[in-house]
Formats: sequence, structure tokens, C-alpha cells
Amino acid sequence: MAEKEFVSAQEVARRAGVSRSAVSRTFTPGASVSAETRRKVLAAAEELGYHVNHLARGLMRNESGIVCLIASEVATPYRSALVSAMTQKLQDAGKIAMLVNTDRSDGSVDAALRQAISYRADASIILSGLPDKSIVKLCLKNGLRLVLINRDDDQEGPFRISFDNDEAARRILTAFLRAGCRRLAFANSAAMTPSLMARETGFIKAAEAEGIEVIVERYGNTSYSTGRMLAQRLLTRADRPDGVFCANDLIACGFMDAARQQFSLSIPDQLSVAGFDNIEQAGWGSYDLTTFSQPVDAIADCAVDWLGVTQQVALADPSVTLHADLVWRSSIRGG
Amino acid sequence: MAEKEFVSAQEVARRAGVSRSAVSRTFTPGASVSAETRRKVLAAAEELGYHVNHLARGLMRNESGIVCLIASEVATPYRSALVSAMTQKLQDAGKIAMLVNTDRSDGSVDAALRQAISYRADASIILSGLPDKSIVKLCLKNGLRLVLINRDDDQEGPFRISFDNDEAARRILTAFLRAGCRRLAFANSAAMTPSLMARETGFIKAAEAEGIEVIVERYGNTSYSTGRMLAQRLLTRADRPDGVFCANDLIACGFMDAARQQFSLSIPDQLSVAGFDNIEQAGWGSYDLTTFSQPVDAIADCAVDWLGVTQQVALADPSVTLHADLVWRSSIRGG
DNA sequence: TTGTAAGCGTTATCAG
DNA sequence: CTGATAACGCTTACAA
Repeated sequence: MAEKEFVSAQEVARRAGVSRSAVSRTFTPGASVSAETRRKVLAAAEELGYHVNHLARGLMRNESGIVCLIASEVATPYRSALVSAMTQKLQDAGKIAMLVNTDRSDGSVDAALRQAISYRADASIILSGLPDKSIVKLCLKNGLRLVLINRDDDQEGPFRISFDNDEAARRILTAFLRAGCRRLAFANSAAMTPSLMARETGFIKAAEAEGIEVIVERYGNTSYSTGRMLAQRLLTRADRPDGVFCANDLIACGFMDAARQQFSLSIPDQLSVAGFDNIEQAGWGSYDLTTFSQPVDAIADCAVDWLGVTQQVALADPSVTLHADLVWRSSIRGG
Repeated sequence: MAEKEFVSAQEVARRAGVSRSAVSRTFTPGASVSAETRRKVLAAAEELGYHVNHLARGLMRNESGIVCLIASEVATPYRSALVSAMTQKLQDAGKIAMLVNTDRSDGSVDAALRQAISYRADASIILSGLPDKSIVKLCLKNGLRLVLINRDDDQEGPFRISFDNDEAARRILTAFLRAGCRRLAFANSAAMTPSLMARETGFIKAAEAEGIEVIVERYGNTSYSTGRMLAQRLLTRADRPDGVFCANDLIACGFMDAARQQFSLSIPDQLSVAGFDNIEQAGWGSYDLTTFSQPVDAIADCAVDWLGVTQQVALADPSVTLHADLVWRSSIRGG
């Protein structure tokens, strides 16, 4: 069984008693075809279970309808929220997402982009990692649009969407000071991606302007367990910090759990904590974390809108900086 | 700029001074081509930035290399872990994942399958929801393989992977009894998907066998906030339960937070809680939840292996039941 | 091993 | 509005 395989426009045409071009036109929005022919074609198609072959269509039109999503750590709350929003918006725009997981190797962003080229994707949205300059040039030459999320690098060509991390750092500093914190720390992973580093340096600079020195600790990957480890390191210091800005929410959650369970600290009375991302768990009762929201829907909208724009315009405005809203909860003592 | 578009095998052939079939063969594993020609072709391809057009290749071979992942609630911890594992394993098997988000509408699983047919996907893996019988038949007729995850329905045709929920229910009942719990409850969402219902009925039956009646509460969707709401309902009862099996971890986390914060209950001293899925957060310090692990890697392996199998074998063994391991943590009083 | 030629299922062009 | 015909870029007999 099952050797019959797919049904083609040819067969539909025969069945409906029309030419194959009539069939094609019926399934091409805005093509001129009479209501009667259309009806006959649709009936025959339904009966036979015909579906336009997007492979062949993409071959002809040089536009596959595929958009490649390139990401690592897809199971992470923030990343998965982004993937979810992206797939949704792409579908709304009539596109379909191809998801490439780059967890394994390091040069895999480049490999992912080659996949995108091979499938003649209309665009690639890079949610994590950074492609090599040469492959970027290759993509652009091939008409494959590139969107870079959360990368403040000075890459040429790709459309870049990122957040104003400096501004966020300044705002959270003010909040810490108003809460009466005296010894501030920044809890970072050792990943040193642009956005993480921007938060770190932004926080340090903002504190410097107030004459305060920030204790910085970096360790491991950007995860919950890293947060616990950072708590271990920061809270055993003689000059124990009383206000900690964590590079993201995952780290903050780990930090809070360790602070409470291993150091019996009360939050926010003895320790104020802030995070970044506003992942779902930040709103959970055990954390109720003050953090910055990176509105994934806005990012997705922004990216997908840009895909719909003409090439001319696309090249004109190569980047966008969004603002991260401060979500005030109870992990910082109220002013 | 960028109007040059993609480079074809034709151009590579010209550049390398060989026929276009030589180029094709060079990129077809196991085709007969001399080392010398191969070298020339590879050099020319590299120089020109040639990439095989998978659209055209798929058209010829009737095998696109695309596997469609159909899922709702992709941002959820369990679901995103599954998506991550699936994409990884598919890539290892030389396939590529197309992700279709079915959050929006209800009949969207069917729509997603139509997409899969249109792109001539080699298979579709349905992570949530249930397709209509007619579309399933259409897929199968078209040679599109179907995998159904966590669906114990009596669907014909698709390969089904699910967990032994009954067994899990029996085991957790034993644990509750050993912990000295007297009044048991099952906290479920109103989604009533097969796996959720299997856990519920399995738990009820197991308790019945011991002469115990289970309080069942169902509410809303399968989420953290539902867990809080269920705590509200269950913990205000006159016969307040002291052992609660939650349909999944997300519900359990919400339940625990509400139990502690709104009812000042100590877990596990005054209340034992168990969940299902073993999402990352179940292991976080604030929850340390006893739960069942649904090993996403095993599921993904199982699904992807089946895709590689010949059609004959594929039809022979239409389903697999995996065992969910009990992950013992501190949310149930120790025996 | 190599090249030639015939498809794969579309869409776009161009007469009618 | 409709139908033939020529691409699109590739793979695969078949013949050399």
C-alpha cells in the first residue's frame, strides 16, 4: 500500500476537465479564473485530496515560504517563549518555521545557515549564537535575509533586534539604591554574550557614576544551577552584598533558592534580587521576582514585519532597539 | 544588489569543466564519481558558494528530508524539552524539523498536517492534539508517516508512543499510603487529554482497590495558575486532603506555592504532593517535587528510529509504551 | 566513470 | 479567461 504517493495538478486537471494551468491559477491568490472553473477544480481537488506541492512552487517562484529559526537551548523558558511567538507570527504571515537546534557543536550556526540556503529559506532568524562573516555574506548574496536577536555586535548586513540593556541597568541601580542597598553585586554566567555583558558593564558604569563599586562574579552557563553556585560565592564573602542584579531570571531563581535555603536569608528584607527576561517562573509565588520583560511578541512582530518589507527599505534601517520594561515585584524592598 | 540569487549545479559544472550530472553525483552519497572529478567539482562549488537545492532534490526523490513537528504550548517546560530533543535527534538522523504551532485554533492540527503534505514532509510528529481520522488517512495514503505522542486513543495507522500512566498511578498511591496520607486527591486540568485522564482514572482505580475514595477536582488549562486555583478549591474543603497527585508538574508547582503561601501548610509534613513530567523546575529548591520523569530523549529516539525503519516493519509494530520513572524528592513524606 | 536526455510538479509567458 | 509551452534545478536511467 501507500505506493500511490501524492496527487498532482495534472490529475486534478483531468478530473475537472480543465487544463493544468487552470488548476495552478485556482490555487494562486489573485490569479484570474472564472468562478465556474474554480468550482470544478476545487471539487476535483477535494475529491482527490490534492495539495499544491510547495517544493515545486518554491522552485519556480524562488520563494519557499520557509523561514529558518536558529537557536540553542530551546528548552529554556525565555528561548522557548521566543520560539513560540516566532512560529505563531510567521504562520500568521503565511510563512512556516524550520527550527534548527544548535546545541551540539559550536560552528553549528554556520551549518544551520547552510541548511537554510539549501532549503532556499526566505530568511533566517538567529536567536542565539553568531555566524561567521563569510557565511553572512554568502547568505545575503543569495537573497537570504538575516535577523539577529539580542546581538549588539557590529555585524554588517543582518537586521538586528536588541534591547537597551544600559537603560535597564541604570533603572535597576536606582531601585536598589532606593531600597537602601549598600553593597551591590552582579551575578553573571561565563557565557559572555553581548547582551549579558551589556547588562554587566551597564550596571557597573551606572554604579560608578554614584561612586559605588560593584562586585562581579561570573560562572558557568546561563542556568538555574549557575545561580545557586553564584550565591555560594557571593554570599560567603566578608562584604556580603545586599543587592544582587542577576544576568537573567534563571540565574536569579537559583540565586534566590540558595540564598534562602543555604543562607537563611529573607528576601527582600536582608537581600534584594533582580533578574532579566521576565520568564514565566519569575511570576511564580516562590520567586515573585522583580525583573525586566523582554516582550517576545514585540520581538517576533518586529522580525516578521521586517521580512515582509521590500529589499530597499530592508537595507535602509538595519537595526532596532527595544526597551525592556521593569516588572516590579517583591524581590526588591519597596521604596 | 542581491539579484544574482542562488548558484546552480549548471554553473558549477561549467566552472569545473564537467557535466552537470557529475556535480549532482558528487553531492549524492554513494554515487560513482572519480576522485579527480570530485575534487574539481568540490573546488568549483566552494568557490561559487554552491549549495544543493533541497527543494529540487526533494521534488525528484519524493523525499524532502523535512519532518513536521506539530505542537501547542511550545513555551511550556515539558513541551519545549520535547521539541528540543526532537530537533536534535532529527538533525542527527539527517532530517530537519519544521515546527507548526497549533496554539491558535482548534482544528489546527489538521491544518498543520495539510502544511506537512504541501511541503512533502517525510513524516509528521504530533506532540499535542489529535488529527481527524480523514486527514490521517490522507496522510498515510500520501506516504506521510505519522507519530502520535502521549495519545492512548485507538487511532488507526499512526505510530503511537505513550507512557504507562496506570502503573505510575499505582506507584504513587503506594508512596502516599506509605507516607501516612489518609485523604487523597487528584488535581487535574479540564483539558481531559488521554494521558491526563489516564493518570486520573488510574489513580482512582488504584485507590479504590485499597478501599480509598479520591477527591477529584478539574479546572482550566494545564498550567501553574490552574494549580493555584485547584489548591484554593481542595484545601478549603472540610475533609482537606493530605496527599495530592497533580496531573502534571506545572499544576503541582502552582499547588505547592498556594498551599504554602495561602494556607501556610508545610510540605511534606502537613501535605504531600506529587507531579508528573519531571520538568526542570521540579528539581528547583523551592519545589523539590517528587514526580515521574517522561524521558524526552527516549521518546525522541523512539520516534526518530521508527522513521528510519522500512514501511513493512513500520506497519508491524504500531505502538510503544514507555515506563515513567519515579523521581523521589522531598514533597512526599519519607516512608 | 562520464555525459545526454528525460522527467519531477510547479508557475509564468504568451497566444488565442 | 483559458490552454499550450517553456522554464526552475535537480536526479537518474541509459548509452557511450
